[in-house]
Amino acid sequence: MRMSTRLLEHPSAEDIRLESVLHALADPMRLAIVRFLAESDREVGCSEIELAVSKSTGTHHFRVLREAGVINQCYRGTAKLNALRRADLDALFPGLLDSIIAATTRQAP
Amino acid sequence: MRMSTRLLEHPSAEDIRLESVLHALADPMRLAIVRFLAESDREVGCSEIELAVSKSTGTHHFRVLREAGVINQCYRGTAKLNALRRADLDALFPGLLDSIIAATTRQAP
DNA sequence: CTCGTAGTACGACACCTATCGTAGTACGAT
DNA sequence: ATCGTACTACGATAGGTGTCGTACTACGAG
Repeated sequence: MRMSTRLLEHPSAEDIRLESVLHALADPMRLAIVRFLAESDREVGCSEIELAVSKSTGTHHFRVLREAGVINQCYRGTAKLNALRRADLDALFPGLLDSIIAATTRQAP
Repeated sequence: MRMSTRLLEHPSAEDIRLESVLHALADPMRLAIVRFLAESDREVGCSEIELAVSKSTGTHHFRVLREAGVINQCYRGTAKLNALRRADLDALFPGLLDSIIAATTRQAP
């Protein structure tokens, strides 16, 4: 399988800002995405995550997470695979991602 | 000193939402306030915290933090005292507040 | 009572954000 | 080449947010 020609821009680790990460996660839809990715512990296609919004809104939310540096995304054919930038986020903000993920588990919808 | 007649509404612990807390903290001005309150470890008057915005904008930011359940506020004469709702937040979202405060310390302005 | 201080409601401005539908692009299978 | 699938740019809508200045309220000191 040849690599897709489509590339996606991600902020480098040193460009990831705490405010941007918190902003990206301050939305229930994006929290749901992050929780799903945390539970999967592998790369997940966009279409594997069922969101209660339209596909174009879903695309919007994935982009916000990517531009904040919360997730990595790459194309595989027509699909786009997503994964949390765990290593980067844990290095930059130790304990933050784990506590947020744990908090989403504890909190009622 | 008699108590002020002015009371301020705060969300009860069970009404504090993770999304609201993250939203309140996703702003550099409010992060600065929270960091100051964390370092002070006591009730702090609004005017003790120097913010690089107008007084009316400062009032706006304190209100966002209170309505999200991040801080407690009460009047003392003309002044208003602020403190983090540490106990509530640590109980609801263990580790979250500490990791955010630590992250603001590590992050360059 | 007046005065100084802390803080604020209000309205305005400029910008941001979540939502959606539509028409479109890129890809792999055939 | 066509076709089905995943995904998206764009524009539109509706609402939210950070900023400020102004005129105001509440309070305590004197």
